[in-house]
Amino acid sequence: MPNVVSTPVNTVEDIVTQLTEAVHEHRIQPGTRLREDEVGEIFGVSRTLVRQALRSMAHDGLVTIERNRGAFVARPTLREAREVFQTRMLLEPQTARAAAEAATARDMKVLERHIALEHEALDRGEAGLALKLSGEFHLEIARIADQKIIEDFLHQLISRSSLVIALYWRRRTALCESNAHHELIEALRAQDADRAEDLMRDHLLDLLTQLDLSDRPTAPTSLHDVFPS
Amino acid sequence: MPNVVSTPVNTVEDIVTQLTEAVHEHRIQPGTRLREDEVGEIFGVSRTLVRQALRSMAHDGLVTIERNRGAFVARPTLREAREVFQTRMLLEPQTARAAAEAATARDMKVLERHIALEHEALDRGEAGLALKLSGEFHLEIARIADQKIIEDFLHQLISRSSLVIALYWRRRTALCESNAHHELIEALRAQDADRAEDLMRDHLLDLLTQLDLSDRPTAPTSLHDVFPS
DNA sequence: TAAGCAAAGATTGTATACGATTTGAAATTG
DNA sequence: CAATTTCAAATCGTATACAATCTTTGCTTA
Repeated sequence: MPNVVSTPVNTVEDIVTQLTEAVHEHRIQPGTRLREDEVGEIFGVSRTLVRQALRSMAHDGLVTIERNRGAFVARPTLREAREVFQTRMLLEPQTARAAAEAATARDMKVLERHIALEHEALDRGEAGLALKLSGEFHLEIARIADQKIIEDFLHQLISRSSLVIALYWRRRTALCESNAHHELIEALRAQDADRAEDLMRDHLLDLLTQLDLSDRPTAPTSLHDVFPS
Repeated sequence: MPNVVSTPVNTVEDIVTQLTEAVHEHRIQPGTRLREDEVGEIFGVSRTLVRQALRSMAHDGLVTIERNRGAFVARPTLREAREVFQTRMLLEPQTARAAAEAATARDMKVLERHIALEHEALDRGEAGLALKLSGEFHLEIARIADQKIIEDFLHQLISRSSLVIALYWRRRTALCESNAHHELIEALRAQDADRAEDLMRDHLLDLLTQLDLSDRPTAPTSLHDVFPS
């Protein structure tokens, strides 16, 4: 649970992973500025690596870079929010179908473990962690389907989804979508491709309808609160 | 027609654009090594910017970076080749539909101009240029549909398609797919969404079936041949 | 007092320097 | 003579230094 950076990380990937996790768990709000010096100090590396990491995240739509002004955690517009879920609805149902046809017993174990962790997190009140795990559940299905390119795209879409949920989610208290995930697991275990495809489509549609239309700016958080040194 | 870099480029984007164009036009073969010093010398910038550009292209799947070994123009496997077109078939038909519903007279002009340029290039025997324009035709449809995220994904997929075609295209002489594009334009002009969707699906399927299954390694070209200083 | 302006400080953009790793060829050895 | 080792050259990885740009603050002026 790397809330604090104990050992100074080395690679660009480490920085990307940790920052991305923090965004996925809503420990960093959309709009938060990411100063290169600050990030570099936190992770114990020079600006060179930080810049690479930030550019990488920008490519995934997680960060916005303004020339000579710096990097900020992205704030998707409502329009982008809809596009994210529309695109997911184009990709994920077919992926769920392929996963149903390919899933092994080992795969099912991994998925069930994911759900268990998600429940635990919810019980402990760690909504951010639960959200991150929920995203990883979807990603795991793409991995089971063994579709690398779609998996890569989905990674980007789920990242953006986290931002969208941070900005436009209606009721923060109950994100009790785990039931949909349970049903999906059942369909996958039964190798019922049709049902898996339908369930995934319904699930995404359900998520989409739970987004709020009204703009609601959120206050950026301080980086040092999230990564205390 | 920037075959030669006349004015030394400035931004990372310039480098990415020029290198990407060269790959799209098959002036650089898959597998070609991209040494940082060499690229930097060609574009008149330091390795700093070259590295950023190469990482950016790696994110699009156009370049493979091996740690401590350098960057190479990617060589998609047969499996990746199939995935590229399968994913395009998930995204582009719906995009063609949306484009048919949104296309204006101005949009049609742009598309027709694209086809005209493509024909010209073919007449002059510049198959590479024609291929690049063909890709841009597909991208333009996503732009007309006004779907930013899908446009971004499609950009990556079309880049990879260029590599796939360089590696696995069956008959190099005749890529006479312009007829499919003509039909598509007609459907878009008639705002016939159903037909546009079907035509796009058929078109992609047709492309997919024209790929060769047998591996055929190609000889990497020298960078200096492509960008003579 | 409010608006405009100027200079200092903060931050990003790019190049360069130096260390680490790989590569390839010459030298050595069995 | 083939296989191996060693060493130098080439190349990448990261940090640092300096330049360009933006931001903020304090001063001036109407």
